[in-house]
Amino acid sequence: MDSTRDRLVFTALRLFGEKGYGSTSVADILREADANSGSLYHFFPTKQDLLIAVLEAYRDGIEPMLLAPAWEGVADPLERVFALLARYRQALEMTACLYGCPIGSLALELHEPDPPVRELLAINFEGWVRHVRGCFEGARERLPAGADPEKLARLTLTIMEGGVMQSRTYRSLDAFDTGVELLRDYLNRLEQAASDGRDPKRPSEG
Amino acid sequence: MDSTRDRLVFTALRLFGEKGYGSTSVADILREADANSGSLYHFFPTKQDLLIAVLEAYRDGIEPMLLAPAWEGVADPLERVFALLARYRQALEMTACLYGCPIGSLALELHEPDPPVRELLAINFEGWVRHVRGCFEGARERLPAGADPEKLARLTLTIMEGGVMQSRTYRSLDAFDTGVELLRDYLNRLEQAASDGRDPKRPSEG
DNA sequence: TCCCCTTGATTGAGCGTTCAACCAAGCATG
DNA sequence: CATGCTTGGTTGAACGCTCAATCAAGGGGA
Repeated sequence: MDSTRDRLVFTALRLFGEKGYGSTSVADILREADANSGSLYHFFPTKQDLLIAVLEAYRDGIEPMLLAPAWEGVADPLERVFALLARYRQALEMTACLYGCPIGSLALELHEPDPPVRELLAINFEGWVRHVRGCFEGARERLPAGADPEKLARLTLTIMEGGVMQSRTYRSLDAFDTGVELLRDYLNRLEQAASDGRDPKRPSEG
Repeated sequence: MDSTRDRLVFTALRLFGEKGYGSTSVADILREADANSGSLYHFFPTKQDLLIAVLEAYRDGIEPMLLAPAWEGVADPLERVFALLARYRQALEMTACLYGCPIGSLALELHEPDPPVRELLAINFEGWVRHVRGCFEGARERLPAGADPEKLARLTLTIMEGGVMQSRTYRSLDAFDTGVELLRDYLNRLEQAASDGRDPKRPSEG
């Protein structure tokens, strides 16, 4: 069914997420993927090239594997932001706060990653932000004119990653929940300001 | 002057921050601390026990090494929050976005740390939040009654950690700066709401 | 003498990686 | 049909090396 190559990539994807890159040995991957070292090194010159393939899989999976299920049946663009955050909360919850965002974990584990790896980590963040920015752009008329969708999306990622980090450390969802709660409060205040006319919705109006 | 033990701890502290725990070998530490393996294992049963000593050093250093210099000459409690964030920005800037918060890095590198390690990571976060909470408590009368100093401090840490993570990945301060900028906007709006009386300052007033 | 500390060679496990051999399917030639 | 070559993939033992950790021996102040 699955090709050996695919088995290796998705086993590595899972293990890198569970234990990190450094703590996952090639032998671990081979055992769980039921493959031999020769096969791995037939497809990937080094372990790092396997990591690159994993990061490419994440990049290509953002939309179909993460966003599509999270946003199914959620039309309101701002609610989509929180539906996505709820996905991460769910991941934490289901794993007793062990697994959070694998990209974030790799980003901090690999202190000085080789350029192609660092670039793919950045591309993954970038893709995430681009999609979430779309949500804020879809809610533009409800937000003050000065509110930058790009920056709001960036803040959302920042809060998600920071929250996951702490929740994993505390083994408690509190830190994550607090981040989401205050992000919601902030967005509510932005909406309120826009609708009150306190903060003009359009530059031309100010 | 410095005892061998201290040299080992502070060398390890530096190297763990620069390269991470897993990527720092005992041999690295011994070389840079100018010590021998026997000495290290005389004081610390395992490498992990050395990590614990490092985390204890961080814990004890938060106030004198981090906060005191950051807050010197800054009286306004809310400005202290941003003075602290500016410290982290400086660290990123001076290292070309390589080193951020060592606690955060360790927290994500060590996926399933042994209980004493995890606990010390949490204690370090906790100490940081406790001190920053003091800032928000000091500005209580300028904030709405519903604003929880603990949660605001938690959000500050969340944004700092998430921002550092991204800035390190992008090798650019943009993500960090955006987080700080929007936190400032949020706090401004809270202050505005409190002074407008839109959001009562005290529960008894509502 | 005793005890704390240091020395540094040594150990053995585990790591990423290599390699020669093997296999099955496809294809061309006779 | 048969034969032999090619291609793409698999096998798993073995390699060289680094790692954390050990230990017997020695040093020096009290």
